[in-house]
Amino acid sequence: MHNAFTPHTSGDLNYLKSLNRSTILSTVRRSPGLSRADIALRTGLTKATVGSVVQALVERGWLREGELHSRGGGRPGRALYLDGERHYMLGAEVGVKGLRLVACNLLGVVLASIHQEEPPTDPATTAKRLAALLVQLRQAPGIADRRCLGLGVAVPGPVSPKAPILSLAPNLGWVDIDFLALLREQPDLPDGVWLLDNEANAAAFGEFYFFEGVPPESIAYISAGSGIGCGVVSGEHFPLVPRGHQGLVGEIGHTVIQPGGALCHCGNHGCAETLVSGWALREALHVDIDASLSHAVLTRAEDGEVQAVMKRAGEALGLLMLNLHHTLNPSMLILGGSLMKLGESLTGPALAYFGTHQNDLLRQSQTVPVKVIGDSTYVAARGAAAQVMARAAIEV
Amino acid sequence: MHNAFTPHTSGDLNYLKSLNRSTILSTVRRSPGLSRADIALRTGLTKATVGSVVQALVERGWLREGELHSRGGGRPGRALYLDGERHYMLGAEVGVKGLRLVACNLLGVVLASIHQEEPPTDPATTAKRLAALLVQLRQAPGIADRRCLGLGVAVPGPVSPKAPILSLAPNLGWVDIDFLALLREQPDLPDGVWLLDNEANAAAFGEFYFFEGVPPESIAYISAGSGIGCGVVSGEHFPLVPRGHQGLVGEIGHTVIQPGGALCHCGNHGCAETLVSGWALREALHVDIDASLSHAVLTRAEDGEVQAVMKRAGEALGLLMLNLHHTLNPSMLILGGSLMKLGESLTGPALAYFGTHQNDLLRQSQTVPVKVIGDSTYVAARGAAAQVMARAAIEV
DNA sequence: ACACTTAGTTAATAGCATTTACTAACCACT
DNA sequence: AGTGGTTAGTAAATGCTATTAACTAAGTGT
Repeated sequence: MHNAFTPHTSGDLNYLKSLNRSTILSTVRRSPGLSRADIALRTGLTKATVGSVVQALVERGWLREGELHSRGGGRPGRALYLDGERHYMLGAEVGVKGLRLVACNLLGVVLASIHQEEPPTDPATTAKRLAALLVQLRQAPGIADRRCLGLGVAVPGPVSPKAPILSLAPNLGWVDIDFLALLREQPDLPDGVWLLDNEANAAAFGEFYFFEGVPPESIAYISAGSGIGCGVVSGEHFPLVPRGHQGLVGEIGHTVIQPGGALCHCGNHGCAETLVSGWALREALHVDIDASLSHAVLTRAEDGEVQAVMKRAGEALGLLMLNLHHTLNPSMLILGGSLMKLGESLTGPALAYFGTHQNDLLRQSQTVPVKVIGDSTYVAARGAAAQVMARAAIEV
Repeated sequence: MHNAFTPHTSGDLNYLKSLNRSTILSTVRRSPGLSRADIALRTGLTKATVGSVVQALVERGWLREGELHSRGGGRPGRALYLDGERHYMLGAEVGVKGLRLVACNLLGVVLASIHQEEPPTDPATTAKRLAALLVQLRQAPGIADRRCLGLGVAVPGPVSPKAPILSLAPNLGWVDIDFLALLREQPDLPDGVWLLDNEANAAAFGEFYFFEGVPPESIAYISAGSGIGCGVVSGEHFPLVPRGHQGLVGEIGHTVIQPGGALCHCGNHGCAETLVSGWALREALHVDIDASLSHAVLTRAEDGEVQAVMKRAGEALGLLMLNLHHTLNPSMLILGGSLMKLGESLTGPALAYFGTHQNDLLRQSQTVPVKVIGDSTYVAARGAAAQVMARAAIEV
């Protein structure tokens, strides 16, 4: 059971308890500072139930009591917050360009991180390398005395929905890798929940789970890097990431948006990745594989050819966003991935295209909010950690 | 609460009970003839729980006991089946071309149907017309003595996920219609569950819920008619239809697959509907709005121009199927809608394109099975009835 | 000082699934 | 025919859960 939320089908009393515990936790996560009475009101649970569950969660270090807030007459309620002091989750991303690791607390705050810019080689060696870094990370100040809830790993390719196995990582040349099994062979790693997920899914989950501000109803996170993928999340108390039959949900890089267009490495013509992706841009701009794409683009920003290429890529991204809106209809779009370092030159045309071509299917013409994450170095790693927390909250 | 399954967030003991009841019912639905012991084994519930729930379901007319089946030594189990004799659900489709109504039993068998080929006018008049037909349908032989579980209505446009309201039906000129409220004003309609859903969603749900044969893990139902839409369903015991923020999930007709292509009525260029839809084909083939499109196509099948148009449309459909596969990744695709009456001339190129362009993203190159429904007259109406059953099963 | 209001806890209660022990029904072998 | 073995299903008790109802706690306003 590798997903954060594989919905239970049948239930005993234990299940009911964990359901309510998770609900209460997520209510506090989404609205910090609520009192027990507020929670009871919002969830429909009784004061007694909320009281006993909260008590257990405070004792176990998931929740902490805060200040009193009096609202008019009556006894003031005691504010409740997620306790950021007693637990942490490990999250790691095995990226095409290197390894990223974070340890973060229940609030999503990154307590420590490691970023090692060196491409993975084979799976076993990479597992060994990652394990060593994890051990190092766990020794960071202020972490050692906390309890570890588990480890989430994000990988650059589809993960089978049936088992935590990386089906394919085209940019690493890996096929059907049981990466967690390789990790388990390494010494000194923590117990707890272990999860494996696709990079875009993990990132999407994290951005949804730890969203700052009014939580959106659902999001689609577009990860534009070497390739282009997308993760979708929705669900108030139990955020769900649809994965599909083979874990291909959101593989929008290979949706065809220009029939008869350029040849993609997948064999088809006119895939989105032929227009907007790291390798497509490198090719179009004659940037070497080792050179920095963003450096090249930003220094040659005035160059007419560069502008044309970026406009074309940006508009392709905008078109992808539109198609996504009409297929998955999230309430918010988030743009991330290494390509976002290219800044306005890419996001400008994308947002312009998306804004001007949003059709008036529904009169209300609500524009879909778009959030751009400029530096998404640790987004996927933190998202993997978020999935660990969500899963651990069910078990406690 | 208009969806068949709005997931509960917090639970009392009642919820637990209905969860298990639904699980047991869906186990029998998907595998008719199981014994109590089989169900206990599959669901993880204990024999005692299954026994008591089954007893209640038999008493209420949801399940019936069948033959004994002995497997080797030991007392033989008693086969269980959904009881097709004691209940029925009403399903109706308000289509662009007319009204379709069905009454079907718990097995999905259509007990009676009415098809009135006359386009709807305004919402109130249509509600009145539909209500009269519903009254008529309920008087059909073999129906009057059953209990009605409720009524589901399918409409040709997106339904708000927040409330059972038809947001927009472009082909009817209806905007923000509370159709169920209009229906409720009519006399002699049954109590029970009342639901409203988009036509493609309802059809998808029905095809999934009452699937004949080994049930697929998830399906996408592409509805190609005047416009082109799509419904998605997945979930073993609790089939879920994602609707998205505004109920636009699956509005693939307005995904752009030919940038700079023909102008769509939505204002954009190159939408899928400009290539494959009833009105696009009529335009391309100069078929009058009142004339039969399928008649024109089938009689002029040898015509080179017709073949070219159909090939282009079919390939666009195939491309849509591919993009859907990479975005939603269902384990099965179902093609339906009035356009399927055009037969091979459309599905031929579509299936050929889909088959030859399926890329080898995952080595296993499992081809996605495609099922074509030639006559989908009552598919949406029956699907709406299926949603009623699913909802009623939770409450019983 | 008092009534009033809201927050939160406690003890009793009802409902659920489970456990354990039982009965029911069939097979195979003697 | 009889007996032991095996599986299906039921019944009574047990333990856990959330709810109800009654309570205490802690503030405000008059």
